[in-house]
Amino acid sequence: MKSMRPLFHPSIEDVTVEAIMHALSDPVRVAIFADIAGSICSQTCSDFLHVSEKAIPKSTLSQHFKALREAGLIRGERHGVEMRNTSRCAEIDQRFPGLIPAIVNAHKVQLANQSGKRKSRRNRSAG
Amino acid sequence: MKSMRPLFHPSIEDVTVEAIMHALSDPVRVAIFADIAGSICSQTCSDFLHVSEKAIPKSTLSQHFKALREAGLIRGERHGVEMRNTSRCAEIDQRFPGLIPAIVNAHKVQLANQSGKRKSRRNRSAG
DNA sequence: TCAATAGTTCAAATAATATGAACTATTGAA
DNA sequence: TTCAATAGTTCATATTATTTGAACTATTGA
Repeated sequence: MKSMRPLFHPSIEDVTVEAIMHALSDPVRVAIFADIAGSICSQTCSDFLHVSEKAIPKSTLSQHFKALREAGLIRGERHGVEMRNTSRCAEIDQRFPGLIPAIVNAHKVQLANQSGKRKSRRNRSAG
Repeated sequence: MKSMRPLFHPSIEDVTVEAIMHALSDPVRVAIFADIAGSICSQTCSDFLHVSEKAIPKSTLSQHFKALREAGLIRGERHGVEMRNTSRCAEIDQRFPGLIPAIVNAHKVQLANQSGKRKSRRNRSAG
């Protein structure tokens, strides 16, 4: 019987801008991170099985969480059978001031614009 | 004889956060972009052949510039035999306020910390 | 016309990502 | 205890993206 490796979390001084950028260059991962970062309480991995249009396989979801963890963006703690994920925003903001808020905000702007575009397309085709 | 496609530049409303994140998740590309964004005059592609430790093949460099262009981060204009690259910071900042400055600043912080680490390592091993 | 220079494109090698299937680990109930 | 259920990980492989040398286009100046 082979045991499982413990979860890896980089210490804050090993966190790089490139790793953060890469982790947040995937639409599923930004969505997950924005949600975790914007929430007061922790979220489990499987809370996000349906964050995208189509259901995400849980092996894929596991890799996404690994990417976010190893980029230093979130912290994951096993509690019983589930994993509790929280953001490391405070730490990161100390090292890279303003970076995370700017990205999360840009993401919000984009979502708002997208829904705006959808609405006006609907209106044009209806008019 | 086959002619070359003209350069593609997305219009600003088609620029996405994900594409920006992805383009700036590569160390060579952030270095190039930070340089172009921080400079008053345009830069050619081959100005960056030695931006990394080892020389970058020009085909690779060409792909990096394509990635930056197609993410909407820079504008490239052919002038005679060379290409003049300028940043699209102003446009992007209007669409995603604060995003680019935060990333460029984080990059600077990281470079400063890295050289600090190198110095203290040198001091420790010398002491 | 031709060599030199700047950059692009193509094709093939290499690396990264996604995912089904099999696994570990924990819980709670019988 | 034993067992089924649940949450997540790992592995192997299929798919996709990136890198790069070689061949190309395009422009200039001699």
